[in-house]
Amino acid sequence: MKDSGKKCTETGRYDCIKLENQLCFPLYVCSKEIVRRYKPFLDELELTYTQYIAMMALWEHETMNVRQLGECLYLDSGTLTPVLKTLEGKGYVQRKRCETDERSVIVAVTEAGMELREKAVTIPPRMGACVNITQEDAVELARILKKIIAGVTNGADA
Amino acid sequence: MKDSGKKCTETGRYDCIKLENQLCFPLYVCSKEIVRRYKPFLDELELTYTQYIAMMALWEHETMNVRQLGECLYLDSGTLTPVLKTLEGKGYVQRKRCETDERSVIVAVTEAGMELREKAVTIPPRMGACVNITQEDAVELARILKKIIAGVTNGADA
DNA sequence: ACAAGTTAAATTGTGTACAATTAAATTGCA
DNA sequence: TGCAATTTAATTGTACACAATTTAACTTGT
Repeated sequence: MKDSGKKCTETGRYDCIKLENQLCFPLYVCSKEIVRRYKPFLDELELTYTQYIAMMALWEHETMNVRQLGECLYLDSGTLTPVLKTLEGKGYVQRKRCETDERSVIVAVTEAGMELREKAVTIPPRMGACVNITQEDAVELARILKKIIAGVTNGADA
Repeated sequence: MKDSGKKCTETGRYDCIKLENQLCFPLYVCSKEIVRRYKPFLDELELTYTQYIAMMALWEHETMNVRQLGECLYLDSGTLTPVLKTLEGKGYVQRKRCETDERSVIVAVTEAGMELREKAVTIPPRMGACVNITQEDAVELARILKKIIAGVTNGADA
C-alpha cells in the first residue's frame, strides 16, 4: 500500500524521518502529557513527578541507598541527589551515610513521609479517570513498554 | 504471603501507588531510554533529541512560525526559543519576524539544514535495528499512544 | 479611531536529566 | 600488606520543559 507506485499515500525518500512515522515521538509526547496531567494532583501534595516516583519506590521499600533507588527509577545520582535533598527538606525522607559502608547513602522514609502516603493513594484512581484508555489497551501498552525497556536497557546493541 | 486472607498476588490498601502498577512510569522510562539510545546517532549530527524533532518538523514544512512548530511538537516558546536559537547558531535554520504580522517569528530551514537531512535519513533504520520490538507491537503501540494523546490533550477531564 | 482584549514570542525561575569528572571508601589481588 | 582497580555519591556543566510573567503587535467592539 505504500511504495514506488505513487499512490495517494506515496513513499518518498524522506518518509522515514517524518515525525508521524516515528515511534519515539508519540512515546515522548505521551509521557510528557501524562506527567502534565498529574500536576494538579501532585500540587495538592506539593510534589513534582520525580519526587512522587521516588516516594513511591521508598514507600514500598522503606529504606534504600541511592544506587538502588537509581536502579529502580532509571535515574542516576546526578538527578537523584538534588531530588532527595529536596524531599529531605520537606521532611519526607532522611539521608544518612551507611555505617558499614561510608560510600553509600541510605534514604529512609520518615513518619511524615509515611503519612503522605495516605494522601497519595487518592491520586491513581483520579488519574485513571482522566486518561482515556480501555483496560485491554492499558494491559497491552504495559506489556509492550516493558518489553522495549527490557530490550533497550540490556546490551541489546544493533 | 503478606496480609489478610489473600492469595499469592494479593491486594493491599497501597497497591495502587506501587511503581509496578503504574502505567505512567514505564511510559516515562521507555521514553527516556529510547531517547538515550538515539544519542550516539544524534551525536554524529551534533543534534540533541529536541533539536532533531524540531528539524524533522521543519524538513517537512520548510517554514513555520514558532506557534505552529510548538503545536506540532507539543512544546511552548519557553522551550523552543532557546532550541531555535541554537539551531540558528549552527546554521540550520533562519529566524525572522513575519512581515505581515510582527508578532510571529518565521522559522525557515537553510541550505545547510536541508543538507543535514541527507545524514538524518540514516538514523531511523539504525535505531529500528536497536529497538527490540515486533512490527505488530509497534503498530499496536502507535495506535494506543495516539489514542491516549488525543484524549489527554483535549479537554478530556475526569 | 481607539481603548480593551487577545495573541505571539521572549524572559524568568524552578526542577529535572544526564554526561563527565571528582573525591572518598572499599575491594581485590600480587 | 599495599596499592591499583572499582564502587558510590556528589558536583559541574549543558540542555531541556514548563508555569508565570512581560512586552509588543494585532483585533474587536463601539
